Amino acid sequence: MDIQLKRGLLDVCVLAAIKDEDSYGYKIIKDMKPYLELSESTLYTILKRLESAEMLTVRTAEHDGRLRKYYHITKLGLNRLDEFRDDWKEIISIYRFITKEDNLNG
Amino acid sequence: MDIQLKRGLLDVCVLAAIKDEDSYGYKIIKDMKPYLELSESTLYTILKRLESAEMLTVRTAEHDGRLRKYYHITKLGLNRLDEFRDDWKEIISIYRFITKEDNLNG
DNA sequence: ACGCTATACATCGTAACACGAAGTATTATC
DNA sequence: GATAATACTTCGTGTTACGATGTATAGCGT
Repeated sequence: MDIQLKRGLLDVCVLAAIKDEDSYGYKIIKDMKPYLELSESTLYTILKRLESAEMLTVRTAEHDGRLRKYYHITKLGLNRLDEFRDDWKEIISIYRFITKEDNLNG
Repeated sequence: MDIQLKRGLLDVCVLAAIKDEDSYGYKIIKDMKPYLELSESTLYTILKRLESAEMLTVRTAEHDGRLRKYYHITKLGLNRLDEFRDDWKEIISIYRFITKEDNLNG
């Protein structure tokens, strides 16, 4: 899939991946993989960006003698997910513009 | 709307804007405006990129004593629009991942 | 004649961003 | 004891959208 098309979806996808329960880097990548593949360097960049934006918080915990960073979504992160619904409406409108002939010809 | 979300749509939108008939910069911006706003500098960057990718051709013509550059979509440009249908399927899949709770709770 | 707005295209610099490459370190498997 | 899987980090690079700025003509009001 076109890189550019992914861009706007990535942040929201990561937030969605930690929405229901706290998760960690490696698991987020695996959970997202069937829908959207992203590299580790990309994910950790995104996680830091979302942390700076206070859309998630980080907690380090030990798991099988190894350290893991668990990411927890915040109120602002949940707000971002809500806002995405509005973005989606615009995307649908743009989609119609792009494929407008289809509406006429079937 | 989030800049990042626009990125993948921009090129395809411009191609869609010249699909049915040749158009020129100023008109493309006006046609797209209700769906997706973009600045002139952005559009001309995109038009050059699409020309390099051979997705459109350019022709200069005089209109009311002023020069206009008319852009014409090529076979490759039309192919790109077709490919967008496949991209769209992936986007829908990602959308479901992001909003998956909605499918369970209504 | 003069100013203003709309039309029309072009260039430059910048900041955001995804990603490959490479590195560090532990646990499990063969 | 070698290889793969897990887990996180840093660096450099190329793509890109956009604001700022510039050039130039047409039309309209005063």
